[in-house]
Amino acid sequence: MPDSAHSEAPARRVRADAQRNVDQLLEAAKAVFAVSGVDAPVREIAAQAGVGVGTLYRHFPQRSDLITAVFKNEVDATAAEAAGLVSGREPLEALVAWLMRFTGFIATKQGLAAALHSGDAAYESLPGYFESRFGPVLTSLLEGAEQAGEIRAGDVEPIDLLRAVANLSLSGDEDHTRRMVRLIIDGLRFSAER
Amino acid sequence: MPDSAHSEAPARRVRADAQRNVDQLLEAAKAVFAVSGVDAPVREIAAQAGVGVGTLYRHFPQRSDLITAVFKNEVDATAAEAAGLVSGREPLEALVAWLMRFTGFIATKQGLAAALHSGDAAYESLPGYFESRFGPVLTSLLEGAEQAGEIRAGDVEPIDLLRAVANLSLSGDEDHTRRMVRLIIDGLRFSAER
Amino acid sequence: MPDSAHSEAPARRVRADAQRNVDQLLEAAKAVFAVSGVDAPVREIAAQAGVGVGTLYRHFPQRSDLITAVFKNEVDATAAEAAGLVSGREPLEALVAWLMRFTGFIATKQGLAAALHSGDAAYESLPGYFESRFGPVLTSLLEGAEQAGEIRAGDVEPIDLLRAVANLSLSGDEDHTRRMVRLIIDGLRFSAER
Amino acid sequence: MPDSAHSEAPARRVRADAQRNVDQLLEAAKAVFAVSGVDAPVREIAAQAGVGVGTLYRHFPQRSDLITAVFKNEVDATAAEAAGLVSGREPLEALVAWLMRFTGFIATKQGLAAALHSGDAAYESLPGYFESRFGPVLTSLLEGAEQAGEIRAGDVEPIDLLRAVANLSLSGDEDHTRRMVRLIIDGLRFSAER
DNA sequence: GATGAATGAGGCTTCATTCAT
DNA sequence: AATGAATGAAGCCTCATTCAT
Repeated sequence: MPDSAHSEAPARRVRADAQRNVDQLLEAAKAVFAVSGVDAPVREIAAQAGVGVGTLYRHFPQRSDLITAVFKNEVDATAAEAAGLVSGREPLEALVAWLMRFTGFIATKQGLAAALHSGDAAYESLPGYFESRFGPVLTSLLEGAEQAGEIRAGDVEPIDLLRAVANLSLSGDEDHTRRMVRLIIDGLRFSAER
Repeated sequence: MPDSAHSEAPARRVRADAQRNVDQLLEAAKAVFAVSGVDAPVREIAAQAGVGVGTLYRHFPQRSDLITAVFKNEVDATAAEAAGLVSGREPLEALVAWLMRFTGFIATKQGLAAALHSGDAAYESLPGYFESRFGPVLTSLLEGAEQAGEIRAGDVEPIDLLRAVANLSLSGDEDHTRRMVRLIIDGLRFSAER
Repeated sequence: MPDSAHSEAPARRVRADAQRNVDQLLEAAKAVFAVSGVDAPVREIAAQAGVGVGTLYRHFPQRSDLITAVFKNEVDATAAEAAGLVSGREPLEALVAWLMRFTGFIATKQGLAAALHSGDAAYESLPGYFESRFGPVLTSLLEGAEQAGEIRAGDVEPIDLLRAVANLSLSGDEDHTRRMVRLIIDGLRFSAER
Repeated sequence: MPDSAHSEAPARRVRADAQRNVDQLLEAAKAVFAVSGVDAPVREIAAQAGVGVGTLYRHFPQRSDLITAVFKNEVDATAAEAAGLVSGREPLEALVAWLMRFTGFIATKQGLAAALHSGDAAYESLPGYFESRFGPVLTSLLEGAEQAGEIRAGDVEPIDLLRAVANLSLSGDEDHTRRMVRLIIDGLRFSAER
C-alpha cells in the first residue's frame, strides 16, 4: 500500500529514485548475504547496489534494518510460493516440496542465526514474523498430510519443524538436507502407524 | 601420546609452564568460542587464559591452529564418553543419549561451520578427524539398536546422522534439539517397521 | 595533466578537499621520509598531514604508492629546476650546480635505496622514471660541458653519474658531497686533457 | 691478548664455550646483516648462530653492541689485508685494489649508515675507529701514488675519500662502483697534471 | 651460563559510521 | 537526496626484551 495512493497532494516526489535505490539495495544485500554472510562489509553491498554508502545508511540506518528487510522480503516470497508447490502433489510430497523450498531460503542466510542469537533487540521481531507467515502454511500442509493418514500432525509443532529444517539446511549440501528432511518426515509417519 | 611417555629420554624440560599455558589457552578458547564464536578477538582469549597475546601466537600461530586444536580436543573428549553413556541403557536410549551428548559439543562451536565452509585448507582435516572418531562410535550404537530390532541401521549413513544432529543443535535450544533428535530416530524406526 | 583540464566535462566534484589531503599527505610524507626514512610509521605521516590514517590508506593503499608518488613528485620538481640553474652559468658550473641540486633531492630519500633493492615490484618503475626525467637533463649538461672543451662526455654514462652522485649524497654532509662531486667532475676533466 | 695469559689463577673457566658462542654470534650477525641489514630480527641472528636469544643478549645487551663488534671485526680484517693487496702492484693500482676491497666490506653493511646517522651515542666511536684503522693505510697508499707522480695527495682527505667510496659502494653494483672509484681517482690525477 | 617461553608495546590495516559537498 | 571522503576505533601480528627454569 504505497504512500502515493493519494495523488491530490504534491506529496513527496522523487519517490521513484528513492524506491529504486531501496530495491537495488535489498537485492544487492540478498546477494551479498548469500555469499559473504550478513556481516559482509557495508561497502560491498552499496557497491553492488550501485549507490554510495551514505544512501545505504539513509535507508537502513542500522545493519539490522537491512537484514530484517531482506529477511522479511524473502519470507514473503517463500510463503507466496506455497500454493504453487502444493497444487498437483500428494499431501506428503507437497509438504516435502515446500520444506525444501524453504531450505533454499535459509541457505542464503549465512550468519543470520548468529545475529538472532546475539540478543540484539532489533531482531526480536523476526521469529514472530517468520512464524506468522510460515506457521499457517505449514500447519495447512501438515493437516493435509494428516487427513491423508500419512502422519500424525499433533506430534510436532509447526514452528519446531521449521526450525529443524532451517538448521538442517545450514549444511549447505542440498542432497543431505533432503535426505534428512525425509527422515524427519518418516519420524512423523512412524507415530502415525502406532 | 606425548614425548614424555618414555621417561628415559632427556627430552626438553621447562615444558611445565608451556604446557600449562597451552592447556589454559585451549580451555579459554573453548569457553570464548562458545560465547563469542570462533572469530572472537585474540586478546579476549589470551586474557581469559591469563597470558599475553604473544604466548597465544607462539603456540597457535594461526587462528585455525587454535580452532582445530580445541575442536580435536573436544572431539576426543566427546568420543571418550560414549562407553559411559551406553552402559546400562537400552540400545535406542543409549543412541539418543550419546547424540545428545554430541549436541552439547556442537553447541559450543559457534561459527565453526562458517570456518569449515571458508575453503581454508587449514580446516580440511577436520571433517575427516570428526568422522574417524565419531563414525565408529555411532556405527556401533546404530548396530546395537538394529540388533535390538529398533531401527534399520542401513537407512542412514552415520556421518549423515552426525551432520544432521550437529546442525539441529545449532538452534541452541536443547529441548528443541532433543525433540528433533527423537523425531529423526523415529524416522529410523519407521523404516524398521516395514 | 589532470582531468579537470577541460572544464566542459562535469567530472567529479568534492575534489577540492580530497586533492588538498593528497597534497598534504605528499608533503608530510616527504618531510617524514627525510627525517625518519621511508619506513616511518604510517601514523606519523598521517598526523603530520593532519588527516586520519584511513585517509592515507584511501589515497595510498600501499606504502609503496606513497613512496613512489613522493619520489616522482620530487623528481619532476628537481628536473624542472634545471633550466633556472643553468642559465647564466658556465657549462661546467651549470653541471655542478644541477648535480648539487640533485643531491638535495636524494638526501631526503633515507631508506629508498633499500626499498628499491627489496625486489618489490611496486618499485620497478622508479629507476626508469628517474632515468627518463634526469637522463636528458644530464645528457644536455654534459654535452654543454663537452662542447666547451671541459670534459669528454663519452667517458661516463649519465645514469652512472647520477647513481654515483646519489650515493655520495647519502652521507648527508653537504660539504663533503660537494667536494666529492667536484672530484668526480675533475675525473671527467682528466680524460679530456689527454 | 687473551685474559688467559696467566694460567696460575683458576680464573673463569668455561671460557671456551662462551668465546665460541661469541664467535658464532659475530659470524652469524655478519651474515645476517649482509642479507637483511643491521635491523634484522634478533632471533634470526641467534638462530643462525645456533644459540638462544638469551645468549645473544648476554653477550651483546644492546643491538648496537653487536653491530659495533661486527663492524670493528671487519674493519680490522679489511685493514689487515692492505699489505697483501699492495705488494706487487703499481701504486695507483694498489690504491684502487684496496679501495675496492674496502667497498666489499661496506656492501655488507646495509642499514649501517642509517644507524650512524641515528644520533645514538653507541655509534659515536665507530667513525673514529674506522678512521684510526683505515686512515693510516689509505694515507700510505695515497703517498705512494703521489711519490710516483700519479696524483696530488693533498687534494683530498683520506677520510673524505673513504666516505665517498663507502657511499659509492652502497649501489651494490660492483662494476658501477669500480667505474666510479676510477673516476674519482682520475679526479685526483687531474689536479696532479696542473 | 644457556635456553627459549612469555610479555606487551607498537605498527599495520580494515571498515562502520559520520558528514561536507 | 546522494555521494563518497574522512575518521578513528579495534583487531591483527611481530618482535625486542625480560626472566623462570
